[in-house]
Amino acid sequence: MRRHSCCNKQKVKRGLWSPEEDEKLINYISIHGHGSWTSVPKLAGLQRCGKSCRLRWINYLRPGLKRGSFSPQEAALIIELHRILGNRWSQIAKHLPGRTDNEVKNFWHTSLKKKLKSSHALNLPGALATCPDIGHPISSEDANPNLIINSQQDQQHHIPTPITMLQVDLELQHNNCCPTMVNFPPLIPAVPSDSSSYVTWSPLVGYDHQLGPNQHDIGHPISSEDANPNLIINSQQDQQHHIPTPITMLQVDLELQHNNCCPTMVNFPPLIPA
DNA sequence: AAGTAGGGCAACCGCGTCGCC
DNA sequence: TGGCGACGCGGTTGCCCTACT
Repeated sequence: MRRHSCCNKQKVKRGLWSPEEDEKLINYISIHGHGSWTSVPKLAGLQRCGKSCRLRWINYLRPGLKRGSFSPQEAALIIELHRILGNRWSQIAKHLPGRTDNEVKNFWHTSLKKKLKSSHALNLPGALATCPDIGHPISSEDANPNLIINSQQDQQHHIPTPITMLQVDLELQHNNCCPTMVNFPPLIPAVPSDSSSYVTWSPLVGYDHQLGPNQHDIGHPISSEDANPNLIINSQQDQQHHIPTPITMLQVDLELQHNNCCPTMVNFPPLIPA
């Protein structure tokens, strides 16, 4: 098999990184920054190629990485973002502070995909089963005109536009006592006139997602730094269409278990009437 | 206790894109 | 404008651990 160009030039070590190598890389980057990755291994005294150093740093050594298993709200967010973005793991990972694209990708392939498939097989209402097109973004027929794609590349990839509002405030997770709000639309094709008959979509099986009729739109818009530039959400359209305020909502109250903190909300506004 | 299968995850590979010359 | 190198990304591989037989 052909070796990558940057690895041809010198005899490079491959495979798992030793603690000594990690330490060398950390020490070098913490002092000098990575600069050009191709020069990092030489300057840091490592028998690795630049790509390997970059990967190790980004996926494992970089400060601020969140280790450990994914929380239910993170899983819910990944599922929904995957519906929107498809296998664009780097884009998905940007909405998950402390997570890398590799981590998200592995989690999807090892855990979420499996759960989604099993739920789909069981045809569980209001559960993971309602996520169609596992492994693929939803089709353009399901597109929601409220979501504007401003990248030509995205248009070429037929990025679906299913949502009226995606509000993620994950920055608040860094504070000890603030809710994490994730507003997703219900993944149903039509909205009945009777708001009481809304189908609740929940990516997580077994959580209480029945909330009061006035609990809606309580999330916070994502910051410009964290926002996916490809997603422009037109939340005004809800008002223009006089969408009834009762919102299907998934309330995940797991933060309380961990730190006696505020509940985490995953909030699904209704679809825009066709 | 030994062998095997499966899952999880770190790391590698190849390709596309971008910037520089 | 074309070539080249660097970087970033997604797909894939392979190792290690654990559960099962």
